[in-house]
Amino acid sequence: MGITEKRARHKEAFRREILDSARMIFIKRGYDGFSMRKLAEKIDYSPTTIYLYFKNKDDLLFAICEEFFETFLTELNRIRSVSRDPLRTLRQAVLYLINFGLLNPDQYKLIFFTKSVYGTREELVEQETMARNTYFVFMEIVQECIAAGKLRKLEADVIADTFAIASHGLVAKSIFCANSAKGKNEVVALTLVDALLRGLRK
Amino acid sequence: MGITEKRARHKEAFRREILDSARMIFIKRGYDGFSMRKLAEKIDYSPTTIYLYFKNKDDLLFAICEEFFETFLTELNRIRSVSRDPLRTLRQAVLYLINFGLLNPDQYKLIFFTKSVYGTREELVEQETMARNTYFVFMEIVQECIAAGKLRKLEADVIADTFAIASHGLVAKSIFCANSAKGKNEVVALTLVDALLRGLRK
DNA sequence: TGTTATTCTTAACGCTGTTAAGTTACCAGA
DNA sequence: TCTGGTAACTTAACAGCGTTAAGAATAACA
Repeated sequence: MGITEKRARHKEAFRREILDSARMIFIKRGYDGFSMRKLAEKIDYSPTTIYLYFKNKDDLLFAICEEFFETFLTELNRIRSVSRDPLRTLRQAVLYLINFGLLNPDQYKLIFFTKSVYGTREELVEQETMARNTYFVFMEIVQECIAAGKLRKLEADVIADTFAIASHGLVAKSIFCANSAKGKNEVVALTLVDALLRGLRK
Repeated sequence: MGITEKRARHKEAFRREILDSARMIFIKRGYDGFSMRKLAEKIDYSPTTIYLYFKNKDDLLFAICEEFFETFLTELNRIRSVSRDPLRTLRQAVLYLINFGLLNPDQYKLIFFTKSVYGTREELVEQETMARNTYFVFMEIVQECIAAGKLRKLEADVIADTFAIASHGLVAKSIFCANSAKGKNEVVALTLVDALLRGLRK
């Protein structure tokens, strides 16, 4: 192993360390509560060192989002490979996302309710991100439901949006609204998803 | 009219002016983009003067939220007085909220996705705010639907939450997700609400 | 006119993201 | 082993932020 290679490895590992520390602070203190100086202190380097590994604060957030979508995409493919019933696949996919949000509200908020890290739709399509890939796979699942005659023949993106909305709304409510029914989030989740499936079934 | 009364009136008017200017900046630039210094410049006073009329930045946001819930509550009562069919009332109420969100995404974001200005559930119930009153009226509408045998006999707060979630999710998606189907928000809104009503109907 | 309360401003503290410039550490070639 | 260059990192600074303490100006009343 050459020395330049060793250096590259160390650099990669250091980038990882920065990213992991950043995620912890982001999740714990929120977007505003996060600061480059706090991150610097945590990793025991000066604030400016971070800029050698990430373009800026939002670039750190982008990297964190991409990592989430990577695991989400993996999970989608797993669910898909296990179940052959597309409607069941769809239900499990949505419930997975909701469950993640309810278990990790701060991270969900960070990823979905903080900044439009992926820009406009055109930029997203061009950019070859994990977020884009995940959205495409999700659309495929919905289209399989329609093709199998399990869902009403609405446009696939409308239905896909509808389910994404369910998750977003549910988690948003549990995060932001103090007057939401505490401890009933799981009940509401099932009520919501199954009501939607019932309402959209052929 | 005494002079002290005149002063009180002027003070009230000035407070209004500050609040209106604050809302403009908040909506235009978001929570982070808003600053006390920018507000001060807009109203042509020093930053510290604002603190004589509002406790701090979040107190300004609270006042803006309360004003929204006041108009929303008025609208809820209007819809209710016009229509006798509770299910139709519920549908219109939800669509009003969604429509407001789609037309005023920045303000919706500010009110629902920025900070938990109303604290915990206990604090909300104690505090006698417009937000609390609005939530109670919304719950009443749902309960009327159940009492009239139009909805499945789930717990009222679960159903109320489900519809609030629909609105939150839809608007959240249109705000934050670049990959949402642009220009189709109205279609998605109707699909979502009617699917829910269909799914929750008795 | 003198006293007092109200209203507003100046100055400051300790934060923030980010950049420019300078310093140290290390590796390659002679 | 010495030297040149580069990669890694730091110091210092700019302009902005929310908020507070203390002082100045204004207006109301005696």
